[in-house]
Amino acid sequence: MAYDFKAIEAKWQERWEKARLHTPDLAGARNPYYNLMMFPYPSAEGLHIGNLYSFISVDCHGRYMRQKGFDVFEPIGFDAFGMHSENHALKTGQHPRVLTPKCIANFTRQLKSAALMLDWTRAVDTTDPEYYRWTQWIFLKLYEKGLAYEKEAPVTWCPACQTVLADEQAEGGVCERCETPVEKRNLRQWFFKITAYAEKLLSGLDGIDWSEITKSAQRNWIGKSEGAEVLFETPAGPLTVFTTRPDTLFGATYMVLAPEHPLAGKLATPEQKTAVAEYAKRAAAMSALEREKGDRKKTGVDTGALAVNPVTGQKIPIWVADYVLSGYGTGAIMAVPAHDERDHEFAKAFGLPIVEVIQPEKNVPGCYSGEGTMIHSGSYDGLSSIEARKRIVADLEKKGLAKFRVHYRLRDWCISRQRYWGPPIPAVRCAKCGTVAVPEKDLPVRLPEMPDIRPDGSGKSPLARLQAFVKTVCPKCKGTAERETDVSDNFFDSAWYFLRYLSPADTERIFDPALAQKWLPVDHYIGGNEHAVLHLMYVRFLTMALKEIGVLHFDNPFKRFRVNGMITRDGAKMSKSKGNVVSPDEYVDKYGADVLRTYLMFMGPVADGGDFSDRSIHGVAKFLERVHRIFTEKPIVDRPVVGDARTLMHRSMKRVEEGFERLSYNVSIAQLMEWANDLADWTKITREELSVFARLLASFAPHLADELYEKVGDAKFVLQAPWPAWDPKLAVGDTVEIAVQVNGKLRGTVSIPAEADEAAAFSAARGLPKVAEVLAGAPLKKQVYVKGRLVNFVSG
RNA sequence: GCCGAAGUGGUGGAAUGGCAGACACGCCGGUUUCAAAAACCGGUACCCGCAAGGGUGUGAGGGUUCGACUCCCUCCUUCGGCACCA
Repeated sequence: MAYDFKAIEAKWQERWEKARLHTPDLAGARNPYYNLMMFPYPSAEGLHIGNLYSFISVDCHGRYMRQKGFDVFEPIGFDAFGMHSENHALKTGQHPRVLTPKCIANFTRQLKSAALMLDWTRAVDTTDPEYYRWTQWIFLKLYEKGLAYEKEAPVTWCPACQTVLADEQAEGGVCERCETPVEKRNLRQWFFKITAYAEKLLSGLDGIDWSEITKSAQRNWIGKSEGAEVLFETPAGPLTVFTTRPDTLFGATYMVLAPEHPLAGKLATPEQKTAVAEYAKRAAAMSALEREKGDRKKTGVDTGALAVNPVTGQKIPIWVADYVLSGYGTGAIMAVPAHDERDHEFAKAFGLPIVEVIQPEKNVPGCYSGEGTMIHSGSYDGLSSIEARKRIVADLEKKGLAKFRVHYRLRDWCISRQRYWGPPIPAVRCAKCGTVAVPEKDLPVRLPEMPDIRPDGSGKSPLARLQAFVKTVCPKCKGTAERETDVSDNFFDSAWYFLRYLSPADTERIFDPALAQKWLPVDHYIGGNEHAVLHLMYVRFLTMALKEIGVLHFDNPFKRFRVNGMITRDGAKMSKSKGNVVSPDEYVDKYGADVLRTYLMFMGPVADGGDFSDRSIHGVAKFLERVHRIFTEKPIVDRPVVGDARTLMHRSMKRVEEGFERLSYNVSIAQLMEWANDLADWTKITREELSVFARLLASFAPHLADELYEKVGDAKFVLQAPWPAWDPKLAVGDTVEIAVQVNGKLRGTVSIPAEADEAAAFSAARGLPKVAEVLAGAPLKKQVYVKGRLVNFVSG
């Protein structure tokens, strides 16, 4: 009988759906397990194979846990707001309100064809007012708590997209969407105070079971540095700098202010005023890309003013230079050219004095920035730099001139977007009352219909053109007021979606607290590491904030997070321009979902991803055909499995399970192949082998597994059958072949009973002619026996 | 530069202190075919050798151990994150 995957897959998908097999009873579940996959953005291009790879990794884990007896909840939804949709709409002229439902329908079809164990009854869509009502609600909660605030700030602006971007969306100084170099603009923006949680976000990483690569990216992004703030007297008053090396204070021979520093203009002497102003103007005109390029020649200008070094009492010049950034620390530094590369380069360029205050252990050429012994530092001479660091700050602290201080690289999260396709930020501006939040009862603030959503370069959202939307009444004084016209960042929508899955239809609450208590935090989450510092940081922040607000009962949203690798084609990242995009539809059609799933999981460990190859998928197709043939063409007999067949069966159960535990499904599948290769040689198959094989295969090839399991005859779906339990004793045969080494070198193998004792093993090993021969020359010093593994004779 | 991950056949990878290369792709040979494709069977780390056999081998070099792909140290390379961040 041929392997008719189309008929088999259609048959089982229909039966599963009829049985509502993938819709757990959230309230009644006894053994809840929340198995989450990343929130897909439903693009017009359809489901990307990389997305599918990630989802199948999640699904295989979910099916495994289901067989292990858990009530697995595996939800899905659509992250359909955002610039990506909007840009696509602007390019093709299709309104996102029209396009989005079509894209969602197509995604739904594709996801269903891949047989993911999804609970479709709880799907969410971020563009649904009943979803973004709660996005806006969270905004209100944060606002009440002081965690959402407005400020006029220099923000990253993409001139092509005509909107501001988060820092994370403009890495390297270019817009992540269109790669246009970004600019700085001063705009009134809404921010979430993620920096209030900087330390908690950092320390929280230590105890959580997340992929190391993700935690490392987050640590770097938070960028903690410990040091001190030190006060320098200047003609314009005290000037605070931040330094991580207060031990080098005696070597501070000048100071530098960022061009944007408020004191820069004030400090400049009459002769230098023009030069300083011009320098600041030039710095402001520079794009972020130019400014942040690290290998530029140092430039700067002297303010003419002098500051007093608090430890030496010496007067030192104050310069303005763009190598000091206004956004970090205090925007001003003390320069120690002897022990800081950048200060060194600057001092050389402008002829400023260099004083060494740290003696390295071994003399090194150039500028030394390591630890060492204090010199030229008054009473601190002779101390280690590490010790001196503490004492200098402590001593200055008594005089009120310094204090220990920690700074973070992390910036507050700018959520304002001057675009159309997002949830309106629920706030109004009243001439009398200022900014007023929309009351909870008036949510959602609906995104109005608007045929022309093009940005107009005014720096305002297209919504600002819609007077019917803008004009409103102040919730406080009932006077006329104007609505906020910015919409919120797409990352905000996706920072809480996993909460809504619990209660997607609840119109009264964001979710049912009883269900949250039962199902949260999420047990298992898999996704690409491109979200390490965006999505995953925002979710952690929001979870912590919602806990403080009293909405959630935990700090860490995801108990276990694992990254999945990337799927490439011919070694290259897939892209439309390269024409190497793999369409899941094509392969589901040609081979079926079971083959595509099994192939993707066979490529390697989930963390590594892999390179998609038509040849290799064909090999996997042959494997499933073979499995189908073995179990449908050979007679199934009721008799116990014994001997080597039993050993292989138990070893297979063991190794398949080990693969599941490590997300190395490739090992599980390889073991099934090995087992199948052996079964193919037998004339009959036992019912037990059929039952075990089907259950082990179920995650990868769920349709075929059910087709085979049906023959077992216990009237269950394979997912409802328990995970096969293996016996460690039976996973080893009665006799084992062990290695025989002499001085660590393999000299042969010998078969002995698995339970053989040392003496028996040694005598069997010595019986090998080759071993006896090699051993003859020298006296035996030692002999090692590792049960079931090897014997090693150590001689002469 | 700092932080993190990883280096194993022609390729993807397996083995995390005990027989390196499981399993698969590819390649070679065979069966089948008018032929090709497909399918099936066998072989396939490298070097020497007709063979039996011997030797070498997990990025490089040291170390620990009876025994190291695995643990430790130094270095190299690749990938990811951060980066004029004081």
